[in-house]
Order: sequence, then C-alpha cells, then structure tokens
Amino acid sequence: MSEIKYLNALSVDCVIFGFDEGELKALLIKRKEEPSSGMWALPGGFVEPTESLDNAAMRVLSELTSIPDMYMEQVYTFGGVNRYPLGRVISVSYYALVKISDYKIQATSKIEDVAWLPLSEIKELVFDHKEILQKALSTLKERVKFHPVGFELLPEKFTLTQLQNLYEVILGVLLDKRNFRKKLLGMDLIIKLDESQIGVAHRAARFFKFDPERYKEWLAQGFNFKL
Amino acid sequence: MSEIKYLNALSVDCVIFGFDEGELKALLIKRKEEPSSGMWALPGGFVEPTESLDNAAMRVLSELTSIPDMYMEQVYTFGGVNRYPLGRVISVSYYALVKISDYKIQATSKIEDVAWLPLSEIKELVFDHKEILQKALSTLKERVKFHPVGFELLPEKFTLTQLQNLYEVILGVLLDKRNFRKKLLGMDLIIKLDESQIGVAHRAARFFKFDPERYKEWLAQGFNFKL
DNA sequence: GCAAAAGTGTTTCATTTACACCCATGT
DNA sequence: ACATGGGTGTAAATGAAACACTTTTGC
Repeated sequence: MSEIKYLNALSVDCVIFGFDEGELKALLIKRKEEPSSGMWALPGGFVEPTESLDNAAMRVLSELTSIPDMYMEQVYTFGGVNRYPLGRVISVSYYALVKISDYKIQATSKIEDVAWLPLSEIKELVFDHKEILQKALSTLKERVKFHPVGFELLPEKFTLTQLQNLYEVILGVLLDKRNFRKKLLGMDLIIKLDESQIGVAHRAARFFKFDPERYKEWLAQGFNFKL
Repeated sequence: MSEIKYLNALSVDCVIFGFDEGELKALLIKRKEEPSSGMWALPGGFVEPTESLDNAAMRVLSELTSIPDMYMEQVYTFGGVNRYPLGRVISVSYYALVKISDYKIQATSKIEDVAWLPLSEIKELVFDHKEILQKALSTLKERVKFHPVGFELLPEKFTLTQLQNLYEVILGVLLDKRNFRKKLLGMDLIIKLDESQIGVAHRAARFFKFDPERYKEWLAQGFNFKL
C-alpha cells in the first residue's frame, strides 16, 4: 500500500428502479456508441479522480433524471478481467429507488433512447449489465424485508392495495390482504388521510402517507418484515 | 462508457476474522513503510490489471496465510477522495472467515508484525481501515442471522457451547442455552459425534460436526436464525 | 343490478420465550 | 466434597397463517 502501483479504469453503473402499473421497472438507456451500439444498458459513467464513488453515482443519476435526493445504495463491485470488451474496467454498482411519477428525462446527446422497461421484459443487456441488474434486485429484495425502503417507490399518497402490490412484485410472492393490512397498520408507520380515490369504478380506496418520524426509526433499526 | 477516460488506483483490503478464546479477532499487520509506518492495518494490496477482484483478495490472503479455500465475501467499496493520503485510491473490501487453529503465518518482508487482535482491543487503524472493519463486522452480523456461515470460524469438531458462544460474540447478545440447543438440533444441521472433551475439570462436552449436505442447503436458501 | 375492488375479525397453528435442576469430571 | 460447566423439558405468550363476506362506486 505504500506506492501506488497499478491504475485501473473505474465506472459506476446504476440500476434505477421504479414502480408503475403494478410492475417493477428499470430505467435503461440505448447506447449510441460502440461497443454494443443499439443495445440496452444501465446508465453509467467513469469515475473522475476528484469525485467520490457516491458522488459519481449521483452525477450519473442527475445527468439522466431531475430528481433530487432519491434513495441510493451501493450494491457490489464487479471486477472480472474481461467484463468490458475494450479493456479492463471495474464497475461499482448502485441501485436507486424513484417515485416514477416524479421522473423527468433529461436526454443527453450521447443517448439514443431512454426508457422504463419492466423487469420481466428485459432479456439482454450489454456486457455484464444483466448480472448487475440481478444482483441489484436481490439486494433490494433482502433490504425490503427488514427496512421500509419500498416506500421510496410509491407516490406521497398511496393506497394499501398499491403498497401490497409493490411488496408482492418485489418479493415475488402473493400476500394475504387482511394479514398485510393488519401488520402494516400495527406498525404505526403509515397514516390514514382524509382523502380517497375519485373516479374509480368501484369503492374508492383511502389514501395513506408515511409517518416520517417512524419511517426514520424503522429505517435505522430495521424490522422483521415477515408478511 | 465508450472510451476509457480516467484511471484510478484500486486496492483490496481484507478483514480476516477468527474466533479464539471466546473472542472474535481480526488478523492485522503492522506497516513497515510510509505512510503511517508502525500503525496497525488491514492486509491489502493493489489490484493488478490481469486479475479479478476476487483473485486479488485471495492473493492478499494467501500471501499472509496458508489456508486453502476459506470463506470469503465482498463487503463494500470505499471511494472517498481523500481516504488515502498519498493519492486517490479506491478500496474494495472483503471479509474472510478462518478456523484460527488452521492458521499459519507466512511473514513477508514488507511486514513488521502480524497478529490476531481481539476486536475489543482495536482502537485505531491506518486511513479508514477502522471504518472498513466496522462495515465488515456489520455485514457479518447480518449474514450470520440467515446463513450458517459462522461455522466457518469453528474447528471441525466443536461443542454446542462453543457454537453458542460464537453466536453470542458475533451478534452481541446473550442466548438461552436450552433454546439455542433446541433450535440448532432441530435444524438437522449438526451431527453428534461419538467423541467428548477430555481432561476438562467438569462434565465433558460432546463434540459435533456439520452435516455438509445440509450445510450447503442452508447456505443457499438461508434460514430465519432467530435465536 | 352488476362488475370490481375496498375493507374488515376470528380461529388455528407454529414459533419464541422464560425458566431450574441434576450430571459428569478433575482437583 | 466441591467447583465447574454440560445437559435436559414444559408451559405461557406471541406471532403467523388461513379464511369469506359486506361495502362502495361507476356503468
């Protein structure tokens, strides 16, 4: 560790998750440049010598979206020798959770196309990006079992059915409606609002919001989120 | 991502955990070179352009110990701009679990001293290594709750009291002896041997070993290790 | 009035917790 | 015989799982 010996290229790649139409989606870009022009890829970029990894990840996100302070977490660092075809590049991966309704694209010149793709429809990505996506998803799954981060994916006001649906999609299981509601209401984490859906062709659902105080507590200490 | 733009120095740092005399310990080296000569540090080294991150971590371990195939897992990547005083170095951290009885030092010329230090006695480490150690420990804590990795720290044959003691030390809680035994024996994970302690000034404890088949199952699927 | 989703309690079962005494061995 | 840790079971409480019908709204 005394003399700096080798230099390596270092990138960050971000898996940006959103929840929309009952599906979990990722924000992908279609590459405009070689290698692998025309394929879908995770948003990413090289780490500049003067920025921390977290800052690099935030920069990548803000070049693409205009969302302030979204939830973001480092996932894993991929360092296979041949993961990138043009030379050795190590990738530090992050995932971010965004309220998809807040989302606004800021297209940049390098990018041909940007889209929210449902995870179920993502077949192939450039390089090892599919593997990075899988790892981010499994990290999210683990995280969501014990910390209330799933809420970052919902709008400010949401119904209990939306919330249940979100957990079902992330965890890949079906949950019992009554047990789910019992558990969540018992956690004192959400607050019932005086507002309901309008214009729906069935009984209107109540909206809820999070109690930010309790949210912070649960986020720090974790819980046993067995539903 | 198309042209490789910036180069960064990249190191791996390893937190090597061992369990001995009822304590959790880490294998540290005393630096012989500047900067911070004479201070304790995590074993680490620069990542060579031709090796994967995992290989770099294994190389660091094998330069120090002669243990084949120990349990190893990536923890986190530290990329603060000023974490290393002589220039920008990003550190990918790993933790390893070793059966301390197997351990044999292979001193190298650069190292002044190598020692197993109990975590409770580790006050200060070079650079941000203390932070890396903390992160590795909290990752281990999380891991051990749902996967049977703690067993990697024990010798082939162990007593239930040793096992309980290990969990108590890692998790930082006291466990009930009867409940602990009930749970573990019910998991079908350990096998009672026909061998007991000898020469102890009290009733001799039975030795147990792991069932490697079940061990692999539990390792893959995880469990809810609420003790 | 019909379709579609919202909302609501109770019982059963499994898991977790709390708890205290006798046993084997070396000195 | 005494000190030291090994080994064992039961009851109470908590948490999870299973389960079906009524309500509200738009068409």
